[in-house]
Amino acid sequence: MKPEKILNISVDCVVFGYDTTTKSLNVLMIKRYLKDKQKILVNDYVLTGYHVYTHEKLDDTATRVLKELTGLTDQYKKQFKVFGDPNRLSNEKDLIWIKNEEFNLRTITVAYYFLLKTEDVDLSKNTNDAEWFPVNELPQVGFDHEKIIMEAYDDLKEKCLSEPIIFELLPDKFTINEVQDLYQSILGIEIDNRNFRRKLINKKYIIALDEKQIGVSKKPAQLYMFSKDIYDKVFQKNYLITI
Amino acid sequence: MKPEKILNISVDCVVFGYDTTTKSLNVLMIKRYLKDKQKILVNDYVLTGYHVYTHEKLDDTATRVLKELTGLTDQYKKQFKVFGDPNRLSNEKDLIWIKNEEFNLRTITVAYYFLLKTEDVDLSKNTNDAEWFPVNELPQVGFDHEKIIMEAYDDLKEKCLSEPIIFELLPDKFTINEVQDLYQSILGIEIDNRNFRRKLINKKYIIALDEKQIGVSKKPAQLYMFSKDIYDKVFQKNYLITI
DNA sequence: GCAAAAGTGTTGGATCTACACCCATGT
DNA sequence: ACATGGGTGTAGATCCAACACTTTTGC
Repeated sequence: MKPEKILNISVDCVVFGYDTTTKSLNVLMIKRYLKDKQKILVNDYVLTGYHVYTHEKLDDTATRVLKELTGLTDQYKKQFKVFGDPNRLSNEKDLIWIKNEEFNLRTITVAYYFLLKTEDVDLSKNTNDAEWFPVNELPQVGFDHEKIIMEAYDDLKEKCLSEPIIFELLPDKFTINEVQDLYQSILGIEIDNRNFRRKLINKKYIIALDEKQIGVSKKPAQLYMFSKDIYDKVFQKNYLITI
Repeated sequence: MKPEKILNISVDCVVFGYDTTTKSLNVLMIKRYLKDKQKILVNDYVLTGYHVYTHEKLDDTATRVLKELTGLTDQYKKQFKVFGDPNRLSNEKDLIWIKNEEFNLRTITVAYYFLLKTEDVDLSKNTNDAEWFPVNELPQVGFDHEKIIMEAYDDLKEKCLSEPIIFELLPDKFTINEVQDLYQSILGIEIDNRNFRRKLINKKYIIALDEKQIGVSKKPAQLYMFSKDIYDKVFQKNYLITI
């Protein structure tokens, strides 16, 4: 028996994938294409999403959507906002598209973002024409998904400063410069390498491994890992008022 | 013509009101009471909320709910989370209650919180048996509303450190000690008065008025105001990484 | 004059910022 | 040997934390 869809509630997923080698923060999107005789009616990209099932938690919908798209489970996930403007799907192309789908015109969507490594996703098996786009170079985007992506990105920019989520975007073993590059990509700023390095290395939960990079054509860098356990023990909230 | 309700989507509002004189951060709740012959079936408190109308933005639903409850418009408002667990309304009392209401069992609710001053609300005109409760001394709470309140409170605790929302809870003219008391109430911490005072007074957007408290039986304190305009001009984001 | 809360300064430690060169490695 | 990015130290400024007494007012 197939689970029953709730026709006016969906989940949309902004999948952020960081590519350590190109230093690019990417968003995973799927192609939306519709042709009528000669004319291309719709040809753009949207986020991946799906209806919530009647007996399903919202978090589980998001997890299911990610799994279908990437095969991955257990990635960092955050529900960050609901989009429910009555006119959010009223663009011409969106209306054409919705005609072919079992979709209520007044659908509200619960938006999640995921953090993972681009390299962990094998797009070749994907049936949806999924593609990575740098978050700052998005293609033509359908529905209100550009807005959703930008709000997810804003939340990520803010959260990465105060929570250790940066490591969700990096491989288990990373170099200090990789962390710095990632911060710079996300925030669009330059960071002083010496200050950054000192700051990170002094954290107890950033652990130097007995390993260096291999296969690089330059001085191989020291590898580190992040220990969530130590972080949870060591971290203490401060109540610094910074208004 | 009455607007049409969406039966499976609601908005719930956590209305935070600060009482400057008792130094209490309160939540506004309404009584839920149902009697059957001799037996009291339901007798507790819930948040105020309502269905979203078909052609209504979520933000507008929240504003409408607040207005009906308090008469107020233009208060600080934040959509902070969606609650959509399929079993969120499956408690026995909730089921009894829902029987009398036009309610879908699988309703997801978009949760907002509002910030205002307790004194701005006139409860005497209210038809809902609305009452203020200190956020740390809640009564018996129905549905999953205690969870919703606690998550709103967590968000408020975090946000008041980095955004100037504290002033939404205070009268236009306030003393430095009132701000300090409010921070202490919200965060449950003690703050050093000298350090706090220096910090606040040095902000360009905290403006000393040519006025002091009147009608107090002690040394009257200097009054200040907060200028949002100056704040917006002066404030600059820093990218301090504090993981 | 007394009760009650307002208001006031200093010091030591920590943390941030700015800044430029040498080093280790693979090719 | 050279190109590439890895790695390193210091000094000045700013900011935070800790700490206790005097002042002003209404009664």
